[in-house]
Amino acid sequence: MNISSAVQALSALAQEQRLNIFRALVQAGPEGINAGRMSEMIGSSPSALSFHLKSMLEAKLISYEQKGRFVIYQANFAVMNQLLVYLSENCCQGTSCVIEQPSLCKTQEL
Amino acid sequence: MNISSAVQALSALAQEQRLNIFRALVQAGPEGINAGRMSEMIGSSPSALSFHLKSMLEAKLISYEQKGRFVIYQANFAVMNQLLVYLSENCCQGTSCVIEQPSLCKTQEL
DNA sequence: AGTTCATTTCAATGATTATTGAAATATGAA
DNA sequence: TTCATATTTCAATAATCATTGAAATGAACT
Repeated sequence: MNISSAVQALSALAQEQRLNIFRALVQAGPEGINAGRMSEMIGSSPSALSFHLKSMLEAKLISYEQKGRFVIYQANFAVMNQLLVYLSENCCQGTSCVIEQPSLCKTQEL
Repeated sequence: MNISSAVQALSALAQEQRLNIFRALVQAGPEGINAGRMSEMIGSSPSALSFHLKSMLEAKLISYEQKGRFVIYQANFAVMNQLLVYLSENCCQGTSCVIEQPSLCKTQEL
């Protein structure tokens, strides 16, 4: 992870609708959620949702697969965990920190 | 942590200068860094830096103390850790995740 | 009090981002 | 191939954010 992809990922989370989307996908886990259902859950217009999903995809925070007429989105835990590592790199001058690899979700790491 | 303070904290990180500031403060640990030195490290004008520090303060991601003529800033690990908890709440429908409380830095929790 | 150094505030400008609604694309079913 | 549903794209508008430089504040030293 470098500074610009970290900023991109953080920007993708730094908006109320997108954060709601991401949290819903985290909670859904590997099963994912399709766009239409998210639109209902989040309460946004399909076009606004699509706009937000696109920025999260570009940031690699989420991925998708086409399934019939539906597009199913999943949270990308691996990238999220890379981000956390980047944020905490060389924490406290390496002196007193216990944690080596902070992680959001341990079972789904790539 | 609620949605709006989470968005505020993420927004405070979602910008190159501010992310550099935050990472420098994470690395500095409890000792902190004064504004002037950060201005050099980050390569931004004092007024731009002050603008960014203010938004990070409002998000409670950092704190400060006056020390003589200097203002020393520190990362607020407690708030950062609350944010991580918020992001991972009820991860994967509670089924398969190992981590209960994700954390950036274990020794400095409030 | 006056001076210097550290930092913040302010107003103006430019740049980026979000939202809307209409139109386009794509998939599966009749 | 026509129809209906799911989703994305596009252009326009509105809103928010970042940067600049000048001026203001605040703290220590003379």
